[in-house]
Amino acid sequence: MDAVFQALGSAPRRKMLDIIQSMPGCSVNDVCKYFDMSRIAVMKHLRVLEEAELVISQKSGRTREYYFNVVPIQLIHDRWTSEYSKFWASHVTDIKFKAEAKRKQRQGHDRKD
Amino acid sequence: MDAVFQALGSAPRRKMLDIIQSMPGCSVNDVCKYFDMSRIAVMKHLRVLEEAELVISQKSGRTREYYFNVVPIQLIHDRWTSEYSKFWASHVTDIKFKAEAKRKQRQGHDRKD
DNA sequence: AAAACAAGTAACCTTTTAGTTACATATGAA
DNA sequence: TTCATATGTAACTAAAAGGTTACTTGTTTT
Repeated sequence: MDAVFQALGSAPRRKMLDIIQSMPGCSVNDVCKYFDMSRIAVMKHLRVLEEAELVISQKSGRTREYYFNVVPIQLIHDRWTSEYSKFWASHVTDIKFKAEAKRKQRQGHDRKD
Repeated sequence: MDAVFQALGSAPRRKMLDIIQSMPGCSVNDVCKYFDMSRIAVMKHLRVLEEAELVISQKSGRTREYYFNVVPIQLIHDRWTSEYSKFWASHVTDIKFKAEAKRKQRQGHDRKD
């Protein structure tokens, strides 16, 4: 779980994921074309993505082919859908709370409650 | 987006989120009780969560109260639901691909294709 | 007013992350 | 077989993350 979130917590990596998703079987060099950093840096990012199982790869001749793997994102999506469903439901309550909190904060500038 | 994923990419922070979610209005010290690290470390984690807007807080007397904020998770959830919905649909295809990839890998141990 | 308490700030250390360059290995093509 | 290509590995650096202790500030309580 850590690995997936950590992998996704980087804009370049999310972009790589998008590229791989839209170009299944692409090589390291293919991915490199979209970035200003060195190939080694790209490879390291790809490794992070692969360790999080967000992509899978296989060697084919002298290139390595990358594929998007939906499973981890699916798992998180499913978990959120079930685990936080109470919050989806109580969304209105949350908005109400936030309005209340903001009101108190504003008042706090003038007097203590 | 980075901030949210990065914040979630740490088990202690996810645990803090759970604590705050189930104990709305809890203080720094309340959260500390569940961890072995120093209060300062906890405060730093809470700041990361707050900068990602996964929690919001307000000072009340000499304590600070923390509240869970569902909005960022909701946003990611919504984005995934729409953006990756094609993958939810093509899930079976993906499984088939992975089976194929694994088969090729296994064969690779014996001979080159 | 003084003590106790809760949070905040500063300075520091260690580990991890993100990048680099230089070199090595393996494959495909001429 | 030789050369170009694609990836892989090693060693290094700079910055960020995650933690610590010591000290400060502000608020209750006695």
